[in-house]
Amino acid sequence: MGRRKLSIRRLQSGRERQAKYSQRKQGILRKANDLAVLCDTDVLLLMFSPTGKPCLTVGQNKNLLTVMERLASLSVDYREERAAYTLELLAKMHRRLNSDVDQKNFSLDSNEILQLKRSELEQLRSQLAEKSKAMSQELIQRMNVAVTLKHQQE
Amino acid sequence: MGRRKLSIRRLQSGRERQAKYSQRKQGILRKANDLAVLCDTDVLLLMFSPTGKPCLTVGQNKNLLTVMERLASLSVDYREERAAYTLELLAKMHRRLNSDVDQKNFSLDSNEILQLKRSELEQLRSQLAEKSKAMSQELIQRMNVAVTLKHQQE
DNA sequence: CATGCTATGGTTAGATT
DNA sequence: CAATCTAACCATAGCAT
Repeated sequence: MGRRKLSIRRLQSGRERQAKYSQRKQGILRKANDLAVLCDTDVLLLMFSPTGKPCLTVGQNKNLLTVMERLASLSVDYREERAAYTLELLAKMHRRLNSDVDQKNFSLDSNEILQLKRSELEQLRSQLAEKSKAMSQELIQRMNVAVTLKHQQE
Repeated sequence: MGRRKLSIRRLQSGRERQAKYSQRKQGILRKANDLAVLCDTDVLLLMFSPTGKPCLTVGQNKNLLTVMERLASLSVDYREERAAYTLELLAKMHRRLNSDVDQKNFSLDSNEILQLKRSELEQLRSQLAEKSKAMSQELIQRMNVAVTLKHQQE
């Protein structure tokens, strides 16, 4: 797209990388936005400049968590399956914490049937119990931090 | 970039949207990848087709959580700060869960696989749900305590 | 360094199969 | 419809400032 073809490999100098990033960032942003509008879809684009500055855009009037939860809720058939599934769990817990609503809704997706040996199920259960305990402790700690931060902001 | 200029607005028919999505998805994917390679940066692109199928790519050899955690770790100065913070929480919890699962090596001998009955899964899930609920309540209580304490200090 | 300039190569809208 | 084709349109590499 320029005077000459540029082979796609890591640019040598940090300065070149920063310059190229600046040049191309706008282009990708526009493309992502165009796609979101034209196709009425959720698009999430997150990039970090070589200097570490993040650039986050989410199509339409969505936000980061909305889109991540959408990914999480899709359950099992895609690549990031396990992460997504775990995120679903966590996201739901998060929502409970924040809104105190959203009852059971741990609906079972038939695609999502776990194939475990019976003997492992019990193990899993006790693990889950232990994990829950550990998680709640960490969560409590972190929520305290969150509360502190919130106070500092205000 | 075609025979005529296309104005950027939601396409009328679902069919058009799907077609356009297919056309443009590849282009954006390439751009995102090019940027990641050229500038040696983290790039995360998540889009959903009009039919709901997700497409997730992360530049280089990173993964979703790595990049999200990077965003989260930046904390305070950027727009999505609070969401990022929440995700940090979620991501860390996720790592704990995930590492456990991996350690446990749930790889399944196909001969011995038992497909869990739905009722058993429901049971497990309701246990989880209860756990979650109890945790939430405790957390909410503790948060209130924390807030109160904080107030008293001030 | 960041911005502006164009020749050039890349992308894609609409048509065709 | 999905895949391919091609004329237009766009983005940008290398410079200049």
